[in-house]
Amino acid sequence: MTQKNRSLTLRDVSEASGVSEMTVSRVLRNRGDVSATTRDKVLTAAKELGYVPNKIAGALASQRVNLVAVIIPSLSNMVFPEVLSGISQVLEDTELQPVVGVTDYLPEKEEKVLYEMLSWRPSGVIIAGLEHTEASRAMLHASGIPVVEIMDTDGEPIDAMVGISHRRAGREMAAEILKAGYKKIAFLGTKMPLDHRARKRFEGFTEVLAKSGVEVVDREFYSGGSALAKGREMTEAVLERSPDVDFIYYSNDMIGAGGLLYLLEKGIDVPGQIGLAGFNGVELLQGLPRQLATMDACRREIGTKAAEIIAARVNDVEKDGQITLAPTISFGDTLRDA
Amino acid sequence: MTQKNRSLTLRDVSEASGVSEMTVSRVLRNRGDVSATTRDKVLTAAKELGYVPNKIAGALASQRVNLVAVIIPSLSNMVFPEVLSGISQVLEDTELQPVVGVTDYLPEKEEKVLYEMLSWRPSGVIIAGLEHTEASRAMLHASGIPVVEIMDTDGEPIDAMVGISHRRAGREMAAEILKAGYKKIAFLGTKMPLDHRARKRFEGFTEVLAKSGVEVVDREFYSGGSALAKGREMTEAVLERSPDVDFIYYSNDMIGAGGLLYLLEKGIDVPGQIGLAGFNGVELLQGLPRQLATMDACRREIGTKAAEIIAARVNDVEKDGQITLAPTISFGDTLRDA
DNA sequence: TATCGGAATGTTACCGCGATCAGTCGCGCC
DNA sequence: GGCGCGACTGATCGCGGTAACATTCCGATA
Repeated sequence: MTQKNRSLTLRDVSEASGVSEMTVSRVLRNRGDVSATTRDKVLTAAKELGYVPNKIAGALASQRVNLVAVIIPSLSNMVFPEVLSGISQVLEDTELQPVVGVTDYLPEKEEKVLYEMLSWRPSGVIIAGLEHTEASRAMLHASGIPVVEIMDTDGEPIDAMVGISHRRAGREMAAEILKAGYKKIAFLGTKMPLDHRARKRFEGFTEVLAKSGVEVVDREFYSGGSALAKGREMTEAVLERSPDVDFIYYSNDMIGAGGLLYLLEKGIDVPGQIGLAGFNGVELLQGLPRQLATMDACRREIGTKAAEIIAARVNDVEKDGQITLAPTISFGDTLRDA
Repeated sequence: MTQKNRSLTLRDVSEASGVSEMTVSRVLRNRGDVSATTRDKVLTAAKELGYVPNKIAGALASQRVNLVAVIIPSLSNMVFPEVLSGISQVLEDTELQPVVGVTDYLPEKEEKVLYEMLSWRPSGVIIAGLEHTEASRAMLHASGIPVVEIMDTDGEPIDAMVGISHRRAGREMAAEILKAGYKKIAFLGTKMPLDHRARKRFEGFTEVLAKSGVEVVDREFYSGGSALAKGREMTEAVLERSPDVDFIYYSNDMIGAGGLLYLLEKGIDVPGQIGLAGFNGVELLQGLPRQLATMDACRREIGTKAAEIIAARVNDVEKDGQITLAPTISFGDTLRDA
């Protein structure tokens, strides 16, 4: 209750309870044998003083830092909070704790964030994507701790990886669209230089179309702003430019939802006149007037699997480190189910 | 490049560059005078080895931990990532770094998270809400570091606070609704026992209605699930139960959007037959067919102001610590502008 | 009664770094 | 030529804990 300035230490508790610092340490960590009476004495004293252990010192002394660095591009994407929640859920049962760093999709910022994180000597790293700067890769290698790259499995991991193949996701969606008989297909998405997963989906998508002699008739890219509004605007732009479009593939559900709302408003027959599909399977879609066709990215599961790998490796348990999950397509109401 | 297991220390760099550890430390922190030649030698050696400083040790030695604990209820609410981005933006220009903890709206979890955070001896705490357990308040007091409670200013802060008055937000919205001539008003929101801010808005809302002799004719609460879908369902339920409702006040924009979509679909005249309003001013709304009336919660600004207070206090600059921001109402297209 | 063993507690030596203080060295000035 | 000074570099100590080892104490056992 009484507090000056200087924060409490084990010594304070030890003096207050009349035992050695070591014993206090043992009590507070539930380690080693301590008699019930001294345990009580110590706990009472600690509580009375309001003592909070100093993990900085503890970590230095024990050479153990139970933190897992989680490095993701953004928090406003919804996708990542879901991954995070998968991670937290699994780590909750261990003594590990996630610490989040955000890169804003910028490789240099990723490098900086990674450096910061590693300087706290975490027990493991979970990082989004397979594309990193040379320096980042070097740091991860040199760190000597378990590294799980998540979201994407189209590439060579540094250590472990958990995700889906976005190329394949693009291919599968393309195949379904063709099967349903659509021919004039447009693609709307984010500006892709740094969004590798969107790029890979696009590549897979066009690859399959090409095999059938189909080419994307129009495309449009955005960055920033309200995704829902952007989806609306871009859809409008595309329809104006290419009125004969009969399918629009969106690189994420949010812009897809915007497009869907726009088309419904215009009284366009979906999926008769124009079919639509997005990507991610976000919860939001459930409230839309019509279910957007989409493909689930297994976000939560990616989080749990990644956390499980870290947890296992930290305990020196070997564990399969290359997990490719299979996203499932959901036709919803905007893609004719062939 | 070569790495065994044991992580590098200042000593490794010092040996590699032929100077003392102290000098290496100075170089890496840009502190004190070091000749250009030794500086280069050291930097080269450090880079070659891939040395990453150990902040654990650094923090212990210097008694300075440049972390700011940010404790929020949820990451999936969109509101909080926005606050976070305000915080990050300001802290980016300082040497402070935010670290996020999530409480899931549970007081006990908040207590636990807070304890964890404080055990890292952060330089400051930014925590959502004014309601905390006794133990949490005690810890915050005892910590002796700057504490900023954010989001809400209806109550007594432990130290500093930045936010809006949710009571007043509720009152103002009620006043506008009455002014516009609506009479049969319903309220839809989250189950409130733990969402104090939603509760306060509701209290302010009913208070003003009561003064005009109006009572909420119907209400409905939800928890979990897709907010958009819930908004839809609840709106349907209310209309069925109380067909004469002429206004619905939603405790957040997401369910409001769900309701709006539902009503438009049913061909109901909004805002003629039924008016709608939400709360938060989320970006999402911009993509809707019609702009939902809402009230901006100043989320980003709350983040920046809170971070500024922490930054100032950390540098022993006194700074006004009780900031009440004024949310602005936006009528959109769903509330007759009287 | 002397010996032994385990439970309970204490002592010592760091962990990796930074604050502090103590040099060393070359140079200009009186 | 001696002195002082500033620029640079190094040695020592301790931050607050924990690991590992040492010690004490007590009852059980031979």
